[in-house]
Formats: sequence, C-alpha cells, structure tokens
Amino acid sequence: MASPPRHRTDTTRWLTASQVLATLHRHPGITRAAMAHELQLTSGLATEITARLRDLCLLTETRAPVRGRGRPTTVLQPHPEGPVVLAVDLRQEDWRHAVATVEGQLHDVRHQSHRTRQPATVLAAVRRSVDETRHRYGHRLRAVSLAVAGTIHDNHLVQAATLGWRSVDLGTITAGTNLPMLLGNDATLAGVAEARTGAATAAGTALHLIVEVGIGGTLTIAGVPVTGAHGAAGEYGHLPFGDREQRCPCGARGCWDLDVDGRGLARHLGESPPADPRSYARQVLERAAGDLRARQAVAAVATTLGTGIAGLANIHDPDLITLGGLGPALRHTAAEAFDNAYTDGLMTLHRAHPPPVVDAAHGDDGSLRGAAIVGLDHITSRTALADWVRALAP
Amino acid sequence: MASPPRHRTDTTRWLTASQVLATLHRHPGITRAAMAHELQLTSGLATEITARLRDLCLLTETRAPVRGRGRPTTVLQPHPEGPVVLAVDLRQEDWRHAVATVEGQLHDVRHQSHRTRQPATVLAAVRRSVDETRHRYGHRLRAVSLAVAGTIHDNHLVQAATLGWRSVDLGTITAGTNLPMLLGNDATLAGVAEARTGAATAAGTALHLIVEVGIGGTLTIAGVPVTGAHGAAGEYGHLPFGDREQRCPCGARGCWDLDVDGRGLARHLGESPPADPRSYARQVLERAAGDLRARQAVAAVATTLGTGIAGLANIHDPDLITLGGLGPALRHTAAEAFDNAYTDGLMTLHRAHPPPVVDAAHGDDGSLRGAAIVGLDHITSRTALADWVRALAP
DNA sequence: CTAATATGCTCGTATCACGAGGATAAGGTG
DNA sequence: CACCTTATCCTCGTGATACGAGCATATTAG
Repeated sequence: MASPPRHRTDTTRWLTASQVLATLHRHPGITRAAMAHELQLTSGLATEITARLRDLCLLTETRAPVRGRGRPTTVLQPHPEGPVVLAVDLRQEDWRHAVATVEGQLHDVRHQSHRTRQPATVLAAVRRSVDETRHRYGHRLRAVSLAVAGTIHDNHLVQAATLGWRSVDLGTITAGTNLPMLLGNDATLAGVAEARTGAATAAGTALHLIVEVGIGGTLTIAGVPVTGAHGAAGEYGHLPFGDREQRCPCGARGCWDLDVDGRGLARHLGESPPADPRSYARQVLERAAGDLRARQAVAAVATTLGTGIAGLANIHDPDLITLGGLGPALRHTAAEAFDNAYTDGLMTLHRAHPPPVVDAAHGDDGSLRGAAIVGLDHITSRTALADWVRALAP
Repeated sequence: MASPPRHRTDTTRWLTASQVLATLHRHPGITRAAMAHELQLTSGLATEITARLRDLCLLTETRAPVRGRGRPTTVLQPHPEGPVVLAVDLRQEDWRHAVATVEGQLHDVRHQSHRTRQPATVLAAVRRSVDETRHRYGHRLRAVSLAVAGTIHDNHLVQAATLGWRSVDLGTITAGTNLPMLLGNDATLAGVAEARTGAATAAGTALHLIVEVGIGGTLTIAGVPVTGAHGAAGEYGHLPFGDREQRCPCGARGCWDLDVDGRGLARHLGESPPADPRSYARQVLERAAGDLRARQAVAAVATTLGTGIAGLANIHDPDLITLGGLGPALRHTAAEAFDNAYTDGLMTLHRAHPPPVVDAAHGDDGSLRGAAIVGLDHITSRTALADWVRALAP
C-alpha cells in the first residue's frame, strides 16, 4: 500500500506525529497529558507535536474537564478542516458508506439497498457516493477504503459469491480522482475492527471468525491483519475439516465451509441445500427452541465449529477468538456441544487457559468500521502525512 | 523480548545502524556501496554510519575487488572484537551449538550426542558450553539463542515429546550470567532460516512445514515468524484433518500428525504404531522403490500431506511453501499422489498460480541457523546496540 | 490566601540525516 | 602518458526531531 521510502528521513520524519494520530483514533477523546504518558513524550515534545499538528489542521484542542489538582489539560479532537476517508462496505443485499475523521468517528453513515446486483450499476452508485463526498469535503477526502464480501487477490476482486460477481474491476470507483483506493475482504476488516475497537482490543494476537455463507476470518497481530502474499489469506472455511466426498464450490473438497453454515444444518436435517444458507440457518436457529431435530442439527454444527476453532487455536495460539455472523447464535444455542468440542479439540497445552471465545462486539458494522480504520491508518501513515503537508503548504 | 522503549529517541536512535547490521547479515559480504544503495543512504550518511560502527567494534572494512570503473568500495565484515551470540539446537539424539557473528557466519560449530536424556544432565552440558563460550569470548558474547524440539509457551519449555521431557526449566542455562536467553521451537526457527537465508528468501509470506514425528512449522512474514500470543503457534499437526476416532497424544482427536508420519505409514501397512516413527518412516521410504505395498502407503500419506498443505495455502495465501524433514522424501517418492492432492485441495483462485512447494534448503541445519538469526536480530536491535555502546564506553 | 500538584512552555544541546561540492581511485582513450 | 569518464568517498553547512532542566501557569486542598 504505502510506497517505499525514498529517503532515510521518511522513516523517522512524522513518525511520532503519526503515532499521535494513531493513538488518537485508538483512544478517541484522549487528553494531551494522557497521550504524552502513553507515548512517553516529554512535555516539551508534546507541546511541539500538538502545535505542529494544529498548524497542519490535523487536530484541535478543547479544555478537558478538570479532575483533581494540577493544571488542566486539553482533549485532542479532530480538526474541522482535517483529512477524512470514505469507508464503504459492499454486501450481498446492500452497501453502506461513512466518512471517518482522524479520531475514528463515523459521520454521514448511509445505507442503500442494491436495486440490481449488476456490477456496473452497483459500482456506479458507489462512484456517485465518492463524487458527492469529494464535492462536500474537497481536498479533505484523502482515501477510499472498501470492504467487499468477496475474495481479494493482489488488490483485485476475484470473486464475490454472494453478490454473484466474478473478477470485477473496482478501479472505476476512484478512476480519475487521484484518491488511493484500499480494498479488503469484509471478514478481514471486521477482524481489524474487533482487534482495534471491539472485543479484542486487549489481545495482541486475535483470531476473528465469521459464519455467514461458509466461514471466513482473519488473524490479527497488534491490530494488523495477516493478509498473505496477495491479500487472500483468511479463507478458513476452505480447510479440509470435512468429508472428502463433498465437493465445495471453491473447487476443493471436504471444506469446513460446507458443515458450519445453513448447508450443514440442511444436511443434518436431511433437506436439500438451501438457496440462501444464511436465512435458512436463522430459521433453523429460531426453530431450535422448540424443535428437537433442529436442536440436534444445531448441536452437530456447533460441534463441528468448536472442533475446527480448537484446531485453529492450536496453530495460531491466539490470546482471544472473536466470533461474528451466525457464530454467536450457533454457539449459544448449543453451548454445551460447542464447549465440549472446543475443549476436546485443544492440545493439552492450551487446556489450562483456553483462548476465550467471545462474541464480536461490532455485529453488522464490523466491516465498515474496519474499512474506516484501515483508511485512517493510511492517512495517518508517515508518507500520507508528508503528502498532506505538501498539499497544504507547497 | 526487547524491553519497551523508555524514551522516544530509543525508537529512532541506532535505527539506521541497526538496519545496516541487519542488511549485513542478510547479505553477507555486501559492499559499502551496495549497502548504501539498498538502504537509500546518501554517501555522506554511509560514511558516517560505517565510521560509527567501526568505532563501536561492530564492523570492519576491507578493500573490495575492483569491478569496472569508479573509485573502489569496501566490503563490510564483522569486527574481530564485535558481539557474538551462541546458538544451540537441542534435539532428540544430540545437541549442537555454534557461535555467530553479526554477519551471520557460524563459527566453532560443535556436535554432541546425549549420553543420557536426563534434563539435568543435558542442561548441565549446555551450561558448560555457555561457560566455555563466555570464557573464550568474554563480554563479546551477548545472547544465547536456543532451538528446542518441543513446545514453547511464554518462554518456557512446556513439553518435548521426542526428548521425553515435560515442563523443564531452561533458566539454568544462563542463570547468573546476565545473558538474555532466546527460546524457540525448532520448526519455527528452521522456518526463519529458510525465509532469511534458505529457499524462501524471495518470499514475503512463506510457510515452512517439517515432517518428523508429526508435522510442525511456521508462517513467516518478511522473515519474522508468526509465533502467537505465547510463542506456541505453528502446531499444524494438530489441525483435525484426520479421523475423529483417533486420539492424539496431544490430547485432541483426529490430528493431522497421526496421518503424515511413520504412524500413518504403519496404519496403512496394517502394522502396530512404531516406537520410533521417524526411522520407521525412513525404512518404509527405502522399501518403497521395490515394494508395492510400501509404495501405496507412501502414496496415501503423500495424499494426506498434499491435501492438508493445500488447505494451509488457502488460509495463509503464502508466496511459497518450504518442506523439511521427511517431507521432501514423502513428496518425491509419491510425486503424482502429492501433486494431485495439492492441486485438488486448492481453491480455484489459487489454481492458476499455486504457491510453489519446494524442498527446504538448510536440511538438518535449519534450526541452528534459525536460532543464530534470531540471536543476531536481537543483538542488532536498537536497544541491544545501545547496551553495547554503554558497555563499551560507559 | 498559601501550599501542593499537574501540566504547559521556552531554550540550549545532542543526534541524525540531507545535499552540494570537492577529493580520490580506478578504467578507458587517443 | 596525459586526460576524460565513472563511481565512490569525504567534508561541511543546514535542518528536523527529541531531550532535559527550569520556569510559568492553572487548578485543588486546606
């Protein structure tokens, strides 16, 4: 994403300023004194940096509410003329967008259903949203960050099964605007959101898994996703945990995918594969309260889920595992089955302190928030800061 | 490992010097001009840094062989009074150690068989080696880096099945010496060696897998292993790819481990589990040339291996996969079975350019070299450089 | 009002890096 | 052999960032 430094100074210049902004969007509403403490800044340096960032329209300060003795400090806030990113989340039924400031707050959140799923139509709508945002924010808009429910490979969308898309060129969204476009898988970005502002903020290494149609996710290390060589990592649903006779639409056999979503529930219930596995799964989960067979099917799937997650805990050794999508419902509906399978699948080593499995905090918003976070990471990077400075005072 | 910076300057001071040393041990025998080009140093800065490092006994320069026009440059070499690390590889049958200089060269490589496998005896022998090295190198010895064929958790050895050890305190190796001890899993460190100086140097994201008793490995990103929250990541053998009825010594069920080593071969041959799965596997592999049943067993195991590796390629999206231990032999003895299973297990997405599976370059030396590399990374870190400077001129 | 406390600000100093221009050591050429 | 070309090394003035000490400032506690 970030271009390699051309000068040595690029590696150190704006480094602390960049860290200040990163800390700001990790702890919104942080005071200047707390920031200085967090980053081990001397008071002199804190003065210098805030002055610099104020001059650059990157933050403002307001008086902090007083607490106890001592000279009152200030609260750091995004500057009304500061840079923003447009975050977009492209999903099966609809798409959403929001404008994020350096502090991480989402503004102008909007939500639109697809009229048709034709790629051209959808992309044109997103493009209009980019143009509107450019019109409203002008040069303040510094990047577009896109979450897509599909497979990314070398910054291209290769396939989006739920949208029915294959290899769509997303370049039109920012063509001719000079805006960098950041592209990410929706599950990956939801994992980033959990790690940075969600249920896994305390974790250094966190695994996020999301069950929708199949199962995807990401490993994050200190809030940074492990994306692989081409950005296609995290396809946990395509591990061969299942029956080798089953052929998966992905091309492989025995994929975990087939056992943990609506398709898996249908097979346990002796029904034919559902057209929409997600809503089918929700129905079965609702029925499970009163229907023994539904409950048994859910328990079987929860067992498969727990066993697989335990295997992933063995290979990744995470601090924490967050579950999104249908995961929480599956797990809570068949809590015993899940917990037994999970514990049973762990290596003895991990049994004393199994990595906690917790529900994702962001729910449906994860991908959008993750896209915003990645976009903000980009605009607060040293190179982007240097660009902003150049644009401001050439 | 490295203590958190106490001052802001700690994050930038010695940064370039540290990068110079890192580059030196990534490209042994590099010239000063090439280094300057690599790190985008201006000639003035190159002069300044080399002078600084020369004064600090961190490198020396000798005239480079002349090639073409221009003022001749110099070759950067480790200083005869510079810091070293002791790398130790603790294995089932024996242990080895070597002293590494900043350039990455191994000196004084030694090799000793265990007389007994009593932890106390083995550790005492290692401790003697540390003391001898301290005696010979004095203050130049800056760290001990230990590779162990066992599971690491929070810098403790929790279990070493092949050695028959459980939860052994390795602190005695450096107790009272003030030397930092770096501890790593052997497969993890072998992966580091492949990524840094072996078959995966060109890869950004590389997966290393090693088949011995079971299968272990590591994912490396830019030469840095993904070690998880407690350093226990990489237990790929404990993914539930296998038959859920099989109970694994690790505590879980259906572990891949049980199917890809000598135990898997024995099961296919209808024999009872071998006492030493590794030498058993070597025997079967030798027999396979003439013995149809052995060949079929190898093919079955190679298929299991290929399918599993494909699944890992799906989740990690690596540039390259390196195979060590028995892996190359298994794969080449049943090349067709392996290749078919590997291709068949990949998502369609990866089929156009499957991540190449190549044999590890370091063979038996990987763990020792990996331990040396991790040790050198430590002594060339900014904090350790600052310590070295303090020790040299207080 | 005064003491205690926490924070912000100023200024001199140190480190690191840049860039321009000159110096140096080789090969190539007539 | 004198001289040009080329690639590198070296020096020096300048600028950016960070530190540390000391002082200034704003609030609470008593």
